[in-house]
Amino acid sequence: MSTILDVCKLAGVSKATVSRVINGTGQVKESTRDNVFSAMKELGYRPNRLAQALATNKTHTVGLVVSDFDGIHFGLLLKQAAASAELANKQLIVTDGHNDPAYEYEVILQLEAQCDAIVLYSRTLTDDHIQLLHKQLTIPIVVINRDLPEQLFHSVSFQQENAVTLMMNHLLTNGHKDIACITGHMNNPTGIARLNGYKNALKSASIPFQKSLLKNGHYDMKSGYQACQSLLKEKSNFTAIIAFNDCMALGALRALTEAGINVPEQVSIIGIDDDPVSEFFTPRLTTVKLPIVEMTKQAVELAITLCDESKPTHSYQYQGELIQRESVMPVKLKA
Amino acid sequence: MSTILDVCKLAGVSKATVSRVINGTGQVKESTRDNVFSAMKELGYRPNRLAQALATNKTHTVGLVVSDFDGIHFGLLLKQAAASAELANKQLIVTDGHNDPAYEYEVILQLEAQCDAIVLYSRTLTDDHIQLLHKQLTIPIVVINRDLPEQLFHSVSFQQENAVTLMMNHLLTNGHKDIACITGHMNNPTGIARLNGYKNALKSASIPFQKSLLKNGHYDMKSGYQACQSLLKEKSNFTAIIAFNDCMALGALRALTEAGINVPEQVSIIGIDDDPVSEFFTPRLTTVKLPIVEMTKQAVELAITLCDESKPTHSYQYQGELIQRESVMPVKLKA
DNA sequence: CTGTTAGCGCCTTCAG
DNA sequence: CTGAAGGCGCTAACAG
Repeated sequence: MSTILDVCKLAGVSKATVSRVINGTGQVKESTRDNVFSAMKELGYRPNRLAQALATNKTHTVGLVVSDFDGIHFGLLLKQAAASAELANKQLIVTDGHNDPAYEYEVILQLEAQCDAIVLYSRTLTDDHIQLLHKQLTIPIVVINRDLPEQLFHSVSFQQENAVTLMMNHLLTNGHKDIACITGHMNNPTGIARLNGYKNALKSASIPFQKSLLKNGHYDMKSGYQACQSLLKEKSNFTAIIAFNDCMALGALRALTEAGINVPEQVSIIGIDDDPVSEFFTPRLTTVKLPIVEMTKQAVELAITLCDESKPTHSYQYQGELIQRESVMPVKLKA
Repeated sequence: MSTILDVCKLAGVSKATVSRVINGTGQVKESTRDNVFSAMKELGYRPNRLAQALATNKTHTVGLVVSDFDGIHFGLLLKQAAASAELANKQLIVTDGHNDPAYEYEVILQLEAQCDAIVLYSRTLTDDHIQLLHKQLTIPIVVINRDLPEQLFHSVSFQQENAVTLMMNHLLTNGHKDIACITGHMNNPTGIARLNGYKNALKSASIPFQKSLLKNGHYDMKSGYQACQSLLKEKSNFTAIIAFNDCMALGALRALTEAGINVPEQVSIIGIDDDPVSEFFTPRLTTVKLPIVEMTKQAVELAITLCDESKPTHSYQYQGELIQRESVMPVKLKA
């Protein structure tokens, strides 16, 4: 790997001049610029970004931290983040926190010297942790999926409870009253908000909440499958299932299918996310779209803006949207 | 962000001493070490990794480059890579090449100063490009999924053709002769090797290759769906479909289901990957497992080893394994 | 227009 | 056991 000095020698100029042509700063005579360029090309020279960063205190990279590399919206999120970053000519450095809050916290602090801004999509850190981070960090941080009443940091959030309300209303409108619910982890704001959505919708419809219809899942297909099986084993009475994401809804669908129960004729199912796979199952899954791509775009673009200029903290809010497909139908009246 | 100088002042020692306690090198009196530590803690000091890297020419990070963030095995690969890296106390920096060979090439070169080793999972770069890279790079590179006859670089590969042979034999054993094939991109070694597997299996069974039974896909569900629809529209005669990955197989399954064709009673389907979603479809998809997790582990661990010591290039080979589920059954004789 | 001179934050001989 | 000094590769005033 050749350095700037090699270029200097070959082109017969000083470091300053080479630096000028690298960065397009200052005035350089065209002939010497050409000289420098050809020297660079001949050597296959590439400026060392670490050295550049150290000298300028600018890394031109944004850090993306997720709690886990198999999180729910992981793929779409990364893809969009990469696209947005490249568009702005920024490097993207991606890290996961192994689902461990302490580790994740440390990772973010470590990143401080390596990025100009951070985008965080955490499901392990508490709101308090995030606030602490925000104060401690000298670089801006944009938080996805956290929605604090006071706007203490930049955030891009999704109205979780409202999304569940949408789902419930769709079911209620179709005459369902016995609605089972497969939740996600209940140790973070997302799970809690969604559960509130479920309970409040029930309350609004004057339907008593039944603990036996509530099952815990972990956002993956298998846990949706298992949750549904336990619902079945307990012979609970339900005409519909709402799951806190599409994967679990799909897992439940599988369990129902195995048990010889028809969806949606006998039981309706609705999920949330609009996962790309959802429309390839039979029946095609009805769901509420979570605009993760748009949210990611917003977050990364905001982070990139914040690399160069500061802005007052603001919360960008997104909402769900019902996508009607084939897994929900009006409840059949019992004979 | 405090620097080493701040610690020096607070602890009343020189940079050298602080550096020693940071790195645990050299001898430091216990009392002064404690002093330094408490100064660091008080300041919330964290060594600047960029500066460390510049000074030592060691980054303690390995770079992972994939062609695209929605590549096939993307999630599992990242998750395992992150786990392996953390285990070895290395940072992982992940980048994608936006499916553009030139961009990807450039990205890798750029990474040279930022990592101690690179793991590459490319589907856009040619073997020649990779060789060129290997020669140009001063850091080691481990290539996943390329298998050159001569071992010109470190690689972890999968016997693509053999995997397809497994799939075909399973179908042939079940009496299928009219076997449609949904391929992936044909501009890279993987696609070519797999197609060879298909054609050679046909030849071994003395079944003529029919161009009309061959459809191109792009490894996603939608393209599998479309390929199957076009097969159907052309009224091709087939009793089985082999797809070059599970996603496309699942897309084809959907197309068949929509057309009122029973799987596997009327048409058998087999995929490759053993994608986690495959066993949640109905029928559960028969497939050949591609051990991407094991391969990734091998590749990253190798890369980490190469950070500190050089080794002669070697190719680690992996094979597929048939996973029989429910989407294949013996062909029915025509009435 | 170009070169000289200091750093960026850290590590690492080499003396003491 | 500790400090002073130089350097990693690059940028950024400041002269000229």
